[in-house]
Amino acid sequence: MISGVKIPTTRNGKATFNIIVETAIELFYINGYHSTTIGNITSEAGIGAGTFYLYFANKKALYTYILMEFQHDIRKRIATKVNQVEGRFEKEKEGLKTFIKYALENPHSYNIIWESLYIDRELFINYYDTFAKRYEVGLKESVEKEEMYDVDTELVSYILMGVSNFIGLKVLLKLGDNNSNVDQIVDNVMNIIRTGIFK
Amino acid sequence: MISGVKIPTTRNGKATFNIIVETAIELFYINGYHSTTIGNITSEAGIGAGTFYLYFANKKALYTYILMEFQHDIRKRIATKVNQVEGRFEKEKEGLKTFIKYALENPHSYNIIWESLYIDRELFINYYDTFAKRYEVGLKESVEKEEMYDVDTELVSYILMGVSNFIGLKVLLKLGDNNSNVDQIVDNVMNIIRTGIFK
DNA sequence: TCATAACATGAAGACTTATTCAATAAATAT
DNA sequence: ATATTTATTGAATAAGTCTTCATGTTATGA
Repeated sequence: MISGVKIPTTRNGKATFNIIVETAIELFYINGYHSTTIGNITSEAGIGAGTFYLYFANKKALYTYILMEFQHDIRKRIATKVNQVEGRFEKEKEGLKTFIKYALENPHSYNIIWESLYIDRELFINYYDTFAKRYEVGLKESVEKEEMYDVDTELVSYILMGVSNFIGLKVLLKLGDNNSNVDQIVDNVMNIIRTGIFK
Repeated sequence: MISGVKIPTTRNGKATFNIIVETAIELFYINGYHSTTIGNITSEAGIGAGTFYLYFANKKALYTYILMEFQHDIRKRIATKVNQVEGRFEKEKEGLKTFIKYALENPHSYNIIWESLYIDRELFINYYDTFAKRYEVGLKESVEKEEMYDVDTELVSYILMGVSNFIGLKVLLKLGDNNSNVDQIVDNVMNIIRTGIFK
C-alpha cells in the first residue's frame, strides 16, 4: 500500500505493528520526530531492534503512515459533523469546533501534522493543498446558494484554516487566558468573523 | 549577552562570527535545523571544526541567537510601517503587507520561527505569547478610539496572527493559485476581513 | 618590537544511531 | 504431524556526529 510499509497478515503481526505505531505517536509527540530514535521506539514498545524493519523501511515511512492516518481521521470527522447542520455559518462553526476539539482530544495529531513541514516539505504542501481544495468545494456551494458574498474562495479557505490553526494553537498550548471553554471560544470567534472587527 | 554565545571583539572575530550565522541561516532553511550538523556549518563556512565552539556552546545556542535576531528585526519593521499610517484598518493592512513582504524577502525567518516549536517549545510559546501581547496593545487602543467594536482583543490577535501566517504560508510555498501580486492579495484579504464573508 | 590576548585549526576519542543477518520461534495450512 | 510461511531476536557492523585540546597564527597596544 504505502511505500515502505508492510502490513502484517497474522493476529500477532498486527499486534506488533500496532504497538510500534502507538509507541511512535507517543514518542513523536513528547520528544519530536527528530529526537526519537528507532531504538527508543523498539525498546519502549518492548520489541527487538530488528523487528521494526519487518514493517517499516525506516523512520520516515512510519511517520508518513501515521500522518496519513490522522489526515484521514480528522477529515472524516469534520465532514460528518459539518453535514449534520445547515447553512454556511453553522457549518463553519461546527467545523471549527470539531477541529479544536479533535486537536484537544488528540494533541498528537496536531503536532505531527505541523511537524511535517520540517520532515518532508512535500508532505506538508500536499496536506494543506488538498485540505484547502476540499474546503473550497463547500465554500463555492455556499457562494452559489448566496449564503456568502462572492469572495475569493481560495483566499477564504486559507484565512479560515489560519484562524482554526491559531485558535487551536492557543487552546492547545494554553497561550494567554481563557482556554478552558471551547464552545465559548468558538462562539466568540464566529461572532468576530460574522460581525467583523472594524466599525 | 545570550547564554551560550560569545560575541567577538576584533574585526576578524566578527567576520568569522557572521559567516557562521549566515551559513547556518542558509543551511537551516535548506535542510532544516535537525538535519544540519555543526560539521556542515563549519565546512560550508570554510572554517575549522573547533572554531564554531569559540562563539557558540552548541547548535541550539546558535539557533536561539538567530531566532532572537529575526524576532527583533521583524517586530521593528512592522512597528515602523504601522506607525506611518492612521486608523486601525489601515494599520492592520500595512501590518499584514509588511509581514508577508518580509517573509517573501526573507523566507529563512519564517521557517526558523515556526520550526522553534520542534526545537524548543518554550521558545515558540514565548515568541507567540509576546507577539500577541504587543498586538493587543494596539487593538485595545483602537477599541477605545471606537475604530473597532468591543471585541475580545486576545482572540482577535490570535485570529489575525493566524490569517497572516497562513496567507504568508500560501504565498511562500506557492500553495494554490495567484501568489504573485502581494499587494492585491493583501487588499483582498483585508476586504474579506472588513466586509465579512457571510450574508 | 615585543608581549599578550584573541583567534583558528583539525585530528582524535567518545558517543550515538541505523541497519543487517544468522539463528530461532511461533503460527498456520495441508 | 509435518512443511512452510511468518514473525522475532539482539549482537555486530558501519556510519556519522559532537566536542576537546594541544598546537599554531594573527592582530594590536604599549
